[in-house]
Amino acid sequence: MTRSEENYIKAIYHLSGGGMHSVPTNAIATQMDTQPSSVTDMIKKLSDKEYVHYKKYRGVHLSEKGINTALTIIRKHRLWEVFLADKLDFNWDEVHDVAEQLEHIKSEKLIDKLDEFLDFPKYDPHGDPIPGKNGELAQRSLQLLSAMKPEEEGICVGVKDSSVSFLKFLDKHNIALGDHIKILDVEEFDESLNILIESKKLHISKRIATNLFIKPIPA
Amino acid sequence: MTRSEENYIKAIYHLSGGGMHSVPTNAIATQMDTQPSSVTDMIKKLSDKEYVHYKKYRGVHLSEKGINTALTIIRKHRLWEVFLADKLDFNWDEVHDVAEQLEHIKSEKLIDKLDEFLDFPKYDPHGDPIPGKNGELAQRSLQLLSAMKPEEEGICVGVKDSSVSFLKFLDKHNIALGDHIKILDVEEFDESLNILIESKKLHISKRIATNLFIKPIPA
DNA sequence: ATTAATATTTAGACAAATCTAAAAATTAAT
DNA sequence: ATTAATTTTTAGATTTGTCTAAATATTAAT
Repeated sequence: MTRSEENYIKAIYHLSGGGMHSVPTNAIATQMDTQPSSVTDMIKKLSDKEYVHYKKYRGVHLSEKGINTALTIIRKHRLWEVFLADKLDFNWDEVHDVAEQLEHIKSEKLIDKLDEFLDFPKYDPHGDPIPGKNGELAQRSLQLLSAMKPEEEGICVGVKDSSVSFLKFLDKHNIALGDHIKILDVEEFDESLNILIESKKLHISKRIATNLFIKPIPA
Repeated sequence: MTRSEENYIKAIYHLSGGGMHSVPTNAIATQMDTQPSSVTDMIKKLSDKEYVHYKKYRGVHLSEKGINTALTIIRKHRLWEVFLADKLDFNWDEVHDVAEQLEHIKSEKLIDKLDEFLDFPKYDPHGDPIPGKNGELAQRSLQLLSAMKPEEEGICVGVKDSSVSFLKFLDKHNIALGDHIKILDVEEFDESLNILIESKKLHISKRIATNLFIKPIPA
C-alpha cells in the first residue's frame, strides 16, 4: 500500500458512508483536490488489487478488503489524534493535519502499544469513534446540542463540523471537550440556546448547536 | 524536503563524521543500498538546493544548511526512539525501524511538545546524544566497557554497534540499558571480562565489551 | 609515465503518480 | 427520441527517483 493508495481508500470510505453506497469518480476528485483523470487511473490500480469493485462509468464500491483497510487507517488516524490532544496538549483544531501524516506509519505493534498507552480510547477528540483492532466501530452514544431540551444536561464530547474555523471559534469562546453543559431555554424566534457551560451563562446560535455533540447525563 | 532527500542528508551526515570530512559517492551508494548513478543524480539536486557542496569526482561535503537539516532529522529520530522505548515499552532493538519512519513527520510543534513530554532527554535508548532544538549536541560522558579496569563500576547506557543482531544478543543475555555493572577482572589471554551485572556473574568477550557504553560511577 | 583498476558520471529507460486536452459514455432536457 | 450538458475515460506528456550500460575521470601499480 502506497501512501497515495491509502489516501484514496480513506476518501472513498468517507464518501461512501463507510462503504455502504458507491461513489462517482468526480466526487473523489473534488474531495481529494485532484483531476478526475487521475482518479480513474488510481481506481484501476485499486481495482486490480481488489480494494474496490469498479465498472467503467459506474463509480466505485469498496470491497470487504477495502473497508478493512480504510478502518485500519482511520483507527491509526484517530488514535494519533487522541495522543496529540491528551498527551501533547494539542488543541482539537490542530490534531488533524499531523494525524494525517502519522496515520501512514507502518507498524502494527506501534498502534497496539499506542492504543494501550492511551487506555483504549473509544472516541477521538472530535467525538468520532475509533475502530477496534478487528474493525468494530462503537456507535456514538451522542446527540446534537440542538436536539436537547431545557433542563437537560450533558458533556460536550465532539463536533460535527470539524473545520478549522469552527474549532477555532470554539477555542475562542472557551468551549472545550469535556465541558459540562446545561440547557437553560430555547428562543422560539431563532432556536438559539441559552446554556450554562461550566456554570457560565452563554448564548449560542442554532448553527453552532447543530454542530456540537453532547453525551447526555440522565437526570 | 522530500523523504528521499532527507535520507541522503542523514546518510551523508553519518558517513562524514557529522559533516567534518567529505564523502565519496560510492560510500553513499553502499550505505543506502542503491546505485552510484542514483547517488550522483540526487547529489546534484542537493547541491542545487545548497545542502551540500559538490565538485564532480571530488565527493560531497555537507553545507552549514545541510548539517542543520541533518541534526533536525536526527533529533526527531532519537526523540521518537525514546518515546517508543520509554512510553510504549519497545525493546531497544525494535525502536530503530519505526523511528526511521517517524523521523519524517513534519511538524515543529509536534517535536517540541514530544521533547517536553519526554522530559527533554539527552540520550536515546542506544546512548546516542539527542541534538537540541538549536542543533547543540551533548558530549557523551561515557566510556566503553572494554576501557574499564577491575573494581570499577558503572551503568550500562548505550551500545556502539546498534545492529539488530547485537541488540538481540544483549536481550537474550539479559543485558539491558540501566543495568549496574562492576568489573571483576580482565583475562590476560584474550582481554575478555568477568563482570557482575545486576549482581550476577557474567563472562563477556572483548568484542562485546568494545560495543557497550558505560557511564562510570566514581568510586 | 604508461597502463590497469577503480570510482564517478552521463545517457537513456522505466515506474508511479500526476496533469491537460480530446474523445466517449451517460444523464438530463426539450 | 434527439440533442445538449455533464461525467468519465483515454491518450499522451511531465516530474521524481530510480535503474542499466557505456563513457570518462581518478588513483594505484608497474
